[in-house]
Order: sequence, then structure tokens, then C-alpha cells
Amino acid sequence: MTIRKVRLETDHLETRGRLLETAVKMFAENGFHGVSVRELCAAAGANVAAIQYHFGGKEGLYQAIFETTLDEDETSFNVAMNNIDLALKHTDPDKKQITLAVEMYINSFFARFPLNEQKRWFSVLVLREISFPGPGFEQILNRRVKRSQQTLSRIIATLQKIDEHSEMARLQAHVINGTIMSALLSRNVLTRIMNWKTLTPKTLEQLYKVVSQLVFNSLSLTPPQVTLSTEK
Amino acid sequence: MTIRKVRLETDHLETRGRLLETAVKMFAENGFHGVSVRELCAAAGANVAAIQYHFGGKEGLYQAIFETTLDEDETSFNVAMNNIDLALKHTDPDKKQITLAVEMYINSFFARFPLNEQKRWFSVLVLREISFPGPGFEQILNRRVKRSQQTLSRIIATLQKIDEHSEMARLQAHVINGTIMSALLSRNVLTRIMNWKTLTPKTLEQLYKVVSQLVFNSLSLTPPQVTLSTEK
DNA sequence: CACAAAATTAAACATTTGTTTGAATTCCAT
DNA sequence: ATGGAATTCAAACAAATGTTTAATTTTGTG
Repeated sequence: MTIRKVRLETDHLETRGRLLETAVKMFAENGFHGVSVRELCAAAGANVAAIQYHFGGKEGLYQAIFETTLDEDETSFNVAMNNIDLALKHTDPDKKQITLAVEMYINSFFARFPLNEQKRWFSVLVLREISFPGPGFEQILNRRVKRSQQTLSRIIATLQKIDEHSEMARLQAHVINGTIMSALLSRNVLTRIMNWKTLTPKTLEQLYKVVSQLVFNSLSLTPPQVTLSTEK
Repeated sequence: MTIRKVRLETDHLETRGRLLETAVKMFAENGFHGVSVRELCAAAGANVAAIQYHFGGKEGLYQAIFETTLDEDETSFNVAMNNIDLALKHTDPDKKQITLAVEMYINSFFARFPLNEQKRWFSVLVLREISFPGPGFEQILNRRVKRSQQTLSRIIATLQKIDEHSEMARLQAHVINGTIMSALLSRNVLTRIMNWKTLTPKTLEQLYKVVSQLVFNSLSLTPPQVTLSTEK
């Protein structure tokens, strides 16, 4: 007589999905080399061989994280960037339109990143790859960073009436991107410096305000009434 | 008859020193888990047992990197920070003095970090720890980050006539620190975006100018004539 | 020179690593 | 219900991991 195996409650997600979900968190926390397939599979409630079967190996799983997550997020990312471009498309846009564009740009980072548990871990993983390139770097660069840089360069170029492909425009965009990124990145320093236990929606709102303020100032723009639009 | 072993030219540095030197570079490039003691010892021309003997283990070596390098750099760091404090000590300092303080602050990062080969790798390692804490985090936090934050908070507080311990002052300091750090951190993105092969003194100078410009703007200060003072 | 302490060495240690295997189980269209 | 494909599983694999050992060499001091 064969006994039908009892289903665990985790089984509603197939193994593949559970592996991806667990992997995002673990790789974000400890890096590619800091996670062993055994810990990972144990945490995901999967067999050690599952990674080979579903992803062709540890590195395959790592890459798959980026592929699937970037796929999911692709549309909303493109919409955000396109909207910004649209706000600049007016012939000779005025400061109000540029201000809006900047606001949308900053928002796209703060709104998309730190809320949903899963996406928050992914954002950490992305920043890991950007700062210290690993097997996910090229994907991130080609599918997100380049486009972000392009859009921000365009905003700056429009504002300063210079060529959007000039070194100056791109360099400024890079540094401002760094400002936004690093604010979201160095959580550990932030919480220690501020004596915060964790990042709550409230503290995140504070952080957002300061970042916007500084970015607007650095571009010699008057900051609008800022509010952090949260994802539903 | 015993043959006296031929000295390699690397022998002028003792094993301990060579291990530290090699370890900084390798850990900076690949992270703590990304480097094996065997590769490391091979690269340093040392025996595998040397790490145990001199540092008590892999983690001991990692910690020793921070201890020794921070020790070496301690005085010059303190001098830099004290000078900045001094520039603010005047009763009711004017904008010119504050501008000077900010300039000194930014310079302290750009001048100390990316020039000397060894220090450049160490700076990468520091940023690694700050972004993704490992066995060196507490040392960095206590011996550098806190003091930097304090000094920058003080600059901002003086400028805006607010309390240097207020959340606002500390938060702004954190974000501005992030701006400076991230500029130095995300080399890989920078070089790709700018189509630079590497960071040369020339490109670094450009980066420095843009960072200062943006920081001064973000603090509503008029940028001075900036020049990057290089270490001798 | 002599000799003890310090430093280096090759070899071996027990674990852990990512991956492979082949059998067992589950799933689903017929 | 049945049969073939898809998935999961425990066990084993070779290679790599950090560490330890005990012998050897080098160094500095009397």
C-alpha cells in the first residue's frame, strides 16, 4: 500500500517558484558566494537536486532571479520612463514640467523598491550587482541602468540646455543616480546613524523628502510639494 | 650539505605583510566569501598555513586588514576632520568658511581614496562593508563613519542654523555622504556609462568636479574654484 | 658557533561545496 | 484506470573549503 504524501502548505507554490522566492532574499543578504545550495534548498523546502533540475545550477538560478523579476517589472518600468520622456517632449518645456519629470523619476525608485517584501530584497540584490558586479550585472545594466541614465541625462540636458549625450549630462546623471541609490542602499549605516530600528513607511518618507530636497537643490530647481506615492 | 634557500624578491616584505597586501585587493574584488585561503596564499606567495599562523584564520586576516589600515590612516583622518571643525569654530561663521569646510570634507574622500593602489582597494573594501556589512562593519562604523557623519552634520547644522544632532541634520549628512560614496563606489557602472576604460586622474578630476558642484548646489552654497589636491 | 624561538613548509584533516545519479513519486492526457 | 512524461527524492560524487599537524628551516641572541 502506498501512502499519499501529505501536502505541506508551502506546496501551493511549485518548487521552482519557492526556490526563486527564497533565493532572492538569501542572495540579497549574503551574496552569491555567501549562500550554499544546501542552505538555500533547505530554506525553500526543496531537494538539493532541484536547483540543477530547474535552473541548471546555482548560477542559473541566480540569473533566473534577474530574468523573471525584470520581466515582471518591465512594463511598469517602461511606463514610468516613457511618462517622464513625455513630460519633456513639449517644445521648450518650462521649469514646472522639468520639476515634474524629476519628481516622477525619484518616485519611480522609492515607489517601486522598498515596499513589497519580495521587491525590497530584489532591490538589495540589484544594488549588490551594480556595486560589485556578479552574474547579474549585464542584465541589470542593459535592462534598467542604461535606460534610467538616459532618462535622467535627458532631464538634466533639457534643464541646462546642453546635449543629453554630453559627458557633463551623463556624469551629472550618474552622480544623482548615486545619491538616490545610496540612500536606499546603505540601510545599515542609516539605521545606526539615526538610531532607527528598521525602515518603516514613516522613516522612509523622511528619507524620501530629504533625498528629493537635495536632488532638486542640486539641480537648482524649486522643490514641489512632495508626497511619496505608494504602490497598491 | 644544506642548500641555503634562494630569496625571492618578494621576500623583502615579510609573509604577514604580503598576505595583508594581497588580501585587500582580493577581498575588495570578490568579497569575503569569494576568496579562498588557497588562492590568496598562492597569490601572496605564502603557505596555506600562514593565515592561521599570523592571523588565527581567514576572518582574523579580514579583520586585521581593517585594523592595520585604519591605524595607519587614523592620524590623517583625524587631522582632516579636526581642521573642518576648526573652520566652523568661529563664532557665527560666514558662508565662506562653511564653503571651505565642505570643500575640505569632499576633498578628504577624493584625496584619501582613489590614488595609491593599496588605498584604492581598501576604499572598495570599506564601501563593501558599509553597503553589505561583514566582519569589518563595526570597525568602519565606529572608527570612520560616525566621525564623518558628525562632522558633516555639524557643517549642515551651522549652515542652516539648526541643531547638529537633529534628525534633519543627520539625515541630510547621510544622503550627502551617500552621494560622495556612491560616486566612488559604482565604478563599473560609471565606466560603462561614460565609455571610459578605467578611472584615470583626469576622469577622476571630472567626477570630483561634478560631485562637488552637486553637493554645493544641494546645500545652496556657491561652489568655490575647485581643484583636486592630490596626495604626495 | 650554539641554540632556542619564530617562521615556513608539505601533507593530511574533517567538512562543505556544487553537481550527478538512478530510482521513486506525482502529474496529466487518454 | 493507464502509461508516459515531469518532477522529486535520498544517496553518492569528486572537488574545494578552512584548519591542523608535525617536521623543517630561518632568525636573532648569547
